[in-house]
Amino acid sequence: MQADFVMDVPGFSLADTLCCGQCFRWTCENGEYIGTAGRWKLRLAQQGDRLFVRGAGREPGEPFLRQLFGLDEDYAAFHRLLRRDAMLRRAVDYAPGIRVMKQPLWETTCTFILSQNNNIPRIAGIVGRLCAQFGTPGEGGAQVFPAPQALAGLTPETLTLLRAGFRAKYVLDAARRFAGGEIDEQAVRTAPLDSARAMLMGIQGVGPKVADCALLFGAARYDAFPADVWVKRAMAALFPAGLPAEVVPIAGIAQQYIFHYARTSGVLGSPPPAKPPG
DNA sequence: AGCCAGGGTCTGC
DNA sequence: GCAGACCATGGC
Repeated sequence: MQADFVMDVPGFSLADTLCCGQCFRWTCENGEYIGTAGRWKLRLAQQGDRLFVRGAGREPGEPFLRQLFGLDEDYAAFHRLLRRDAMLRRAVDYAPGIRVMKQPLWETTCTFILSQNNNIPRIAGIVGRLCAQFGTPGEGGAQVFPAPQALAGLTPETLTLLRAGFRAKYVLDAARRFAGGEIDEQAVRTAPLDSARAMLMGIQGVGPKVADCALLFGAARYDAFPADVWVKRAMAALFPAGLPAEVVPIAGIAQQYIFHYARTSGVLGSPPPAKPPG
């Protein structure tokens, strides 16, 4: 397989990680995942424990992707802890190759603002139009996610073409607060969870769920536990007593396995499994 | 046509 | 503090 470089990624599943609802800029075309991250337009394909990368050089690219996909985190230890519970074991074993991604805080906050009362395919469409319209050119034809400064001065009418509906004004408020330095990223990463959550909830349109998504996927706060409709259903049906106490510090990791299991396995007797893009 | 989607805000009790 | 209406948009 043609590639700029190849990475060894034991235990990792590219497909499950990209298709479990934590990111919105990747599509699948005949086994190859195409998307934009950082300043690169990347084409990724996995065969066994090998990840084939096109679109970036090894030197900046490999450490970037190891970081993005959390490949240096000790998932063997996470799995050992989670699998002590019988139901969590099912969720983990259903898609053990999922990794919680480490995406930029601003981008994650912005995309999850757009996620509210919305569905994943349409979120991806809005994010795509946002980047096409206001992003900056990167490498290989990439449309880099727009900086908050690029949006901070705009009006909601300017965003009409995104078809984001009532969420447009929320994106602009977020942009202004990020651009103005009102969000202290270091504090968001290190403050006690409730405090960090409150910082993000200062943004209009950011409630507990969106804040927890930003914390988990955009600040590596594994203690954050975003509960959307699927996770709420799964908790009620599968974890009536809540999560085991020892899991609480990595409740966010557990949450991602639960979300994917609940949404795509059919355990909740729910509608047809969502299939990967493409 | 009506319901739902990785929710939040605002109002009224 | 909590329930209910409402918010834009699009797919089923």
